[in-house]
Amino acid sequence: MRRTHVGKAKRLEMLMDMSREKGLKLTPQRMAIFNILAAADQHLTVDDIYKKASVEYPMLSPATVYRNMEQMVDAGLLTHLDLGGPSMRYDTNLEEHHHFVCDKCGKVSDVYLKEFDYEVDPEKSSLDDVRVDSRRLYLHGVCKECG
Amino acid sequence: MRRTHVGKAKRLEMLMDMSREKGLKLTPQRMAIFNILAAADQHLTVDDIYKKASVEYPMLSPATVYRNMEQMVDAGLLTHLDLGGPSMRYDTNLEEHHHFVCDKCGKVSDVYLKEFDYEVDPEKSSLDDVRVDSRRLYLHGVCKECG
DNA sequence: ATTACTGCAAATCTTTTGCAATAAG
DNA sequence: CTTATTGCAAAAGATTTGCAGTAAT
Repeated sequence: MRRTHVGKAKRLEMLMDMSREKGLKLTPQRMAIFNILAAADQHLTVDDIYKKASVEYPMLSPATVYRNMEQMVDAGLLTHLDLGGPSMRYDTNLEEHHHFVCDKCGKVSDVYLKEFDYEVDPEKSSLDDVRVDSRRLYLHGVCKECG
Repeated sequence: MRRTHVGKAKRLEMLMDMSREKGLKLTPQRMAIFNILAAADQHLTVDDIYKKASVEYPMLSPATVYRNMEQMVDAGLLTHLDLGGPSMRYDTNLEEHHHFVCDKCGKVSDVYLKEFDYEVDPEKSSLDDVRVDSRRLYLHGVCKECG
């Protein structure tokens, strides 16, 4: 079950390329994080990444991971994915997509839509003069395993 | 600009009725919170509520507000509304609705839909055998004031 | 009388920040 | 050489918890 339709090597390459473009230096710490992100098939927290990276890189500081993740968000390499839990998760999938969240186990899967239409009820909503830049759909429910 | 189409007095009554049904006792602290929630036209944080309630009720403890909010979520009087900020917000609007979030100022408005259709792409999504219970749409953009 | 609820203070958890030392380009 | 980056340790902010006393039903 892949989260994206781009291979691991390709994802690593994309992260490195985008870093160079943005002037982010390729430190060993950053590379360790990139490798974990490229290989991950879920939406990781800072602590997930820190724990994984610490195995190979024991002197790594959590602050470094926090700083790196925010830099990457600023640089457009990944996006925040706030799922309501105590810790922020990050999403490396830059394709347009949405999410399914299992309310029992918390697992999240990516959802791609063929079709997506909605019409706002202007009587009940006050959306005059707002500019909508993006639409994020969250499907909540129960997954196969928890079913 | 109202957030819901039910009056303040009615909302207070609903909160009190639901509390009785669920066996939640009507303490002065809880009533103070109910009054604030019923009058609010935005999605408040615990700290918002604590500050407002403290004016009339200076001995109130933040822990009491935290505990009350979670009890109310468990009892179905309100829902979590996690908008990515550092603190949890709460939504007292029990009608089916969605949200617009201004990415500049963070303001949130309720969105009601007339029509809502989507079709999942089964080739790219792995949603086999999941049960979808609810759908939450978040429109992100820039509001009138920030625009 | 029972049981839920409260305030307080301490603890926990996530994230941020200041700073001096280090390393990438 | 220049500037970003790092580790560390301290700080900040949100939330939870233990407990003994109190109050709603």
